[in-house]
Formats: sequence, structure tokens, C-alpha cells
Amino acid sequence: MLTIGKLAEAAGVKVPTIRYYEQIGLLPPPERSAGNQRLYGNRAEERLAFIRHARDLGFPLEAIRDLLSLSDRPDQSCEAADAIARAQLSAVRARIGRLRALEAELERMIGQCAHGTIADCRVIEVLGDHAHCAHEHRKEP
Amino acid sequence: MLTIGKLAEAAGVKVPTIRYYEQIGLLPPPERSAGNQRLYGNRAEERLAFIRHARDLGFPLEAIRDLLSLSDRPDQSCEAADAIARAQLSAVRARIGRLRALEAELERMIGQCAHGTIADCRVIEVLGDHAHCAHEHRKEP
DNA sequence: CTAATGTCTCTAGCAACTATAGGTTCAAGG
DNA sequence: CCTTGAACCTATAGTTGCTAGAGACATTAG
Repeated sequence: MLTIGKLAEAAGVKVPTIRYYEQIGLLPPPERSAGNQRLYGNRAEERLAFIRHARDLGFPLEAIRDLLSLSDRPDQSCEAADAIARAQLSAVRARIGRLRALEAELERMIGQCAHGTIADCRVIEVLGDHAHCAHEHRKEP
Repeated sequence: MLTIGKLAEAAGVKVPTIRYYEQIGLLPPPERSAGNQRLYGNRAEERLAFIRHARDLGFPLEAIRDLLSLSDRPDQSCEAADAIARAQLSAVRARIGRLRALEAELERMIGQCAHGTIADCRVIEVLGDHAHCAHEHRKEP
């Protein structure tokens, strides 16, 4: 049985994160010691590793919640899990696309700067007027 | 003179966003009508367009605050503005790099899925054990 | 046995807004 | 002139995914 600190260390997350996951129902309430401290077994350790890894891959907690409940029913089709992963992949690709547009615009802006005064600074000027931009670019949502 | 709604429409932001920018000091408190409603002139419109555009390019509000105060002193060197833009560019590039690692891992995971049951789903399995991964990948900070 | 460390709960804070509630003002139609 | 509906006002709370702090109790090493 692991205390919360050992579990946090083992999984590579911070202690309050574990309590937070419990609070939002991603981790079940664990046993407690005589002095009311949380004690975790292997199941919790695996579950937390799963969450951590999915977070590292950028899955939002809501998606992870769904993936976890899927992994609790091993004999069902994995189509739903697939769909979640594909949604995440396309979200990642969309963000890459937007960021590459930003990258291009920033490069252009910086490249045009003649390093003079603010009055003729391209950076400031381009920011002030979107018409100076080569491409459309929209904020990351 | 524009009401807040017209200004929001002109700049492509939501009304509460303008009030929020005023609250955090990015926009100066505007004039008010006899009935206490905000009235904006051209200066505010330009300033808001600047903010909006910089946000679209991913600059955090803190950086925008600095850029705005730079643009208020036109005869200074634009080196500081340049530095902010370059910092933003490298932040964008770093995020692209991390996202591409995620993309690769997600592709691999999804590609290996045989579309059977959860019990032998690669998606679930890979998420459960980072050792299945080809590359390091770390969460977006 | 004591001191240090770990853990408990609870609350507040971060970015950058967005949404809601309950009330006031404005512009247009009858 | 009056009414109606949209737009405005303030203030507060919610979003996501945690992180940090306060003040009190538990455990463990020496």
C-alpha cells in the first residue's frame, strides 16, 4: 500500500493532482489509514499511470474519463476508444496547422524589421493592422 | 463615437472581452454617455484591433501589455519589440515540436489498432503503459 | 520523545475569457 | 408620448487543469 506521496512519485504527478483527480471522480476514493491518510494499491497506481499518459498525449480529462470507463468493459468493441483517439489526433493536427500559420506570420514580421525605432517598426505596425498579413490566422481556441 | 457593442463588432471580439480588457488595464476607461454607457473613439478602436491581432498571433496578454507600452513611445529603439516577437516565435516553434511528437505517437497507436474488443485494443493498452511508446513525449505546459 | 517530514481539509489563484442575474438606458414604432 | 425590445450596466461565478497556501493532525527516524 502506497501513501499519496509515494504514489505521486511513482506516477510522476504532484500530490495535489491526485487529490484533484479524486475530487472530480477520475480516481475512486481510496482506503484510509487509521489516521485518515490515503492508501493506494496497484489498481490505483495503474489507473493513475493511464491518466498521466493520456494527459501527456494531450487528451482532455473528459476524454480520459470516457477512455477509463471503456477500459473497464474489456469485451466491448474498441470502436469508441478508437474514435476518441482519432478525435484527439485531428485536434492535434488542427493545432499544428494553426501554429504553423502563426509561425510563418511571425517569421515574416520579424524578418522585415529593420531594427530602427518603434516609429517604423514592422512588428508594431503589422500587429496594428491585419491587412499587412500574408495569410489568414486565427487564434487557438 | 461607438458603443461597446459596435466596437466589439468592428473589432471582432465579444462585448464582455472589452470590459475585461478595461478591467485589467489593457484598455483605458472610456468616456461615458449621460446614461453611463461606454463610448469609444478611434484610438480605442485601433488599440483594440492591435490587441486582437496580437492575441490571434498567440501573444499572451502580458506580452501585449508590453508591446502596447512600447508603441506609445515611437522614438525608442524597437529592439524590445523585436525580442518579444522572437520569444513568441520560439514559443510557437516549441509547441509545434511537442505537438508533432504527439501526432506521431497518436498515429502509431491508432494504426496498430485491429478494431477488435477493448481487451486487445492497442489504444487502451498503449495508454496504460508508456513503455509501448516509440518516443518521449511530454505534456504541453 | 521529539523533531522533521508528510498528510489532512479548505480556500484561493493562474490565463483569458464566458456566462449568468438582475437592473438601467436607448432607439424605434404606434 | 409611451411602450417595447434590444443593448447596456455591475457584480459574481464558471470554465480547464491544475498549483499554492494556511493551519492542523499523522507518521517516522534518530
